Amino acid sequence: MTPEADTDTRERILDAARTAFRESGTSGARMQEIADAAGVNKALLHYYFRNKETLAAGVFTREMGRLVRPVFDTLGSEAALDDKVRRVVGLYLDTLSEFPGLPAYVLAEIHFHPERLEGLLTQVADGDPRSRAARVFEVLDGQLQAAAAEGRLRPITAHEFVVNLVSLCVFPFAAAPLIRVLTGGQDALDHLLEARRAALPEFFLAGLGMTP
Amino acid sequence: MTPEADTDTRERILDAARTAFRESGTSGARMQEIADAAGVNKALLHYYFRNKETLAAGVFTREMGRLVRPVFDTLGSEAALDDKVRRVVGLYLDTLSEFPGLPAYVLAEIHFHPERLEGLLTQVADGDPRSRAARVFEVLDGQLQAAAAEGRLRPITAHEFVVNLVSLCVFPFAAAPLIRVLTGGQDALDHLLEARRAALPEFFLAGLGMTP
DNA sequence: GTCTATATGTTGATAGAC
DNA sequence: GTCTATCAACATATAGAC
Repeated sequence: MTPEADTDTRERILDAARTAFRESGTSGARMQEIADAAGVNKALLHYYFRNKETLAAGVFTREMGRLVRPVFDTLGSEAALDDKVRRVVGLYLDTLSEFPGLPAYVLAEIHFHPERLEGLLTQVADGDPRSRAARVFEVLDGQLQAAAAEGRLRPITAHEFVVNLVSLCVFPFAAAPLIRVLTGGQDALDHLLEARRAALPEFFLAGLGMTP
Repeated sequence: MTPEADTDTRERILDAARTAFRESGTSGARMQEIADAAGVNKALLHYYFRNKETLAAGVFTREMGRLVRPVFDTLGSEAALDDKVRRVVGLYLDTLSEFPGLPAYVLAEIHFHPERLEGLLTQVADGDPRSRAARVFEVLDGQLQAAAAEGRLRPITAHEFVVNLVSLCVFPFAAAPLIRVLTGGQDALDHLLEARRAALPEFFLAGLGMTP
């Protein structure tokens, strides 16, 4: 047995749980199917994670981080606004093409279990009492106000900016089954999603009234 | 007992089920709590609806219709494009302010139970073999192509148009718990959502490159 | 149509051997 | 750390009286 046998098993369980929760939701997924998919016994799930609730919280935290951390990194950087937009759109399309079910799972989780969001902001870094999110919004607000003052775009708050951008990127994946039906099949859906990589930054920047 | 006692009970059950499914999801909700909320016995649920699955499908169909029918009516009408945008934004903000949990519930349902979408397009009307949705998209495509030909906006397909518009309207409600945390409370969320009534049409039409 | 009572099957969770 | 065996609690669904 390798020294990482335990940590390896733990990861296998988390991976299996992630798949199960994404496909069936927290209350829809069964501990038995998670154990089967992880190739371990059901009792081991309770050994590593006290109960289903703890397991669900662990999975959610990991998936939520996967979804927001790269975007926050980009939005909080010192890149130009139009670069940020293009990068975020690309990031989302890459991540969500790989895990199409991620948005629907996360949205369901924050709706049916909003308590999972507690502590999301409490990770203070570098002795800065403001949350990571608050600092990102500050950086963005600065850029947006400067650009607006120069007349390069219409005034918009950082909150609106982010909500609009994320809406346009994420919603089509969350509503994929519906779009598939309305557009006439998986091929049409795939084409529509991929076409957004180029069209969306253009649409979004124009919406801001941004002059090139 | 009134002549509509049965139909009344049926409606009460559907209403109670809708609330329960919206709050807890299809698999999270319990038949017992639905029966309690409807003020009837659990066995009656199985008398009116064969099983939980049938009840869930009934609720979903009703809620889905509430969400898409008014929008399709507007988008398929002969109104001008910018009028359609403003009306759809207003419709969504009105409906979703009244039922904030509707988007998260519907998105969860179409993700975890995509089979519920089967038959969504089969309601053919007026002997027209095309679905309602297909006709709406045709009308829209005609308007968009005409406007593009006149140089009043950048070329865009009806599918993209609708996906972008619905994304911007619906996603903020679906992600409301997250936005509440990020912006700092219910008040900030409410303010952000209501501010979209005016800002969103402006943003969207500018995104289209629409000249006023 | 509406109820009480009960059957039937799952599910999350634990005890205890190895 | 990992397994087998088992429990206690529930949830859905049905039977049958009124």
